[in-house]
Amino acid sequence: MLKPCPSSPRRLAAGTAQSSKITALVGWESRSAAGPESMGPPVCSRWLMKSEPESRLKNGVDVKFGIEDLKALPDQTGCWDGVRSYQARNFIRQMKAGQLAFFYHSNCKEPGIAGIMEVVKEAYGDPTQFDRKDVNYDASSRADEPKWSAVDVRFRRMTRRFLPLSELKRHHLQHRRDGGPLKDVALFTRARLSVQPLTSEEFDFILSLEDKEPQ
DNA sequence: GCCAACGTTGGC
DNA sequence: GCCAACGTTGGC
Repeated sequence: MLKPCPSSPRRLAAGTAQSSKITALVGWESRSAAGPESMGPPVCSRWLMKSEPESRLKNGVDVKFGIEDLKALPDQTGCWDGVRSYQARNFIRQMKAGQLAFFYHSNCKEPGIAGIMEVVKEAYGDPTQFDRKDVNYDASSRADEPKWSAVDVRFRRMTRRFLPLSELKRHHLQHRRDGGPLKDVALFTRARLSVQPLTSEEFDFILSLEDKEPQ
């Protein structure tokens, strides 16, 4: 689904239309951006981003991009482009440099969290929307008001073990019954969302699993 | 390959 | 603005 462009570091230097002006926030997005003292969903300063580690053709182009592919880029840094959902885009636009995100492998043999990356460049116009040859080209997007945004992310590290979706789901179900940090985690409450917010409680709990034996 | 979830589109 | 049809995501 997502196809961070392998050639990205070059792209950055060139076009970096800051599109953050357009961040008209509504609904969940604004609530999560509210101050720590306010009501509603807690502040989300962590993220989970999905990408497909196995080859799949979309319009004849392979969309494979796993964590190893990010690691292999110059500076282990890539542009997270190709996001074409408004909800996901709005989250992209909320990201701040320095924030951490899980790299999630989706649509594959074993879905789950493979590693951690860091946002190194905040939202700018996704170059692929203007590229006729790109799978995610969007003819309706105008250069003076880009519809879609991308961020740059840098590989930080692999998780000490792969954290399978099935295991996360067990915790989610248990926390839903008995209470716990993964009770409302977006991965299970918001199907198909490719860029998701995590509270630091959610993030830390998930991360704590890497040092525990898979049950 | 199946299909549930869910976002988008378009007729009215 | 409603909502049925349709397309996509993504786990299984």
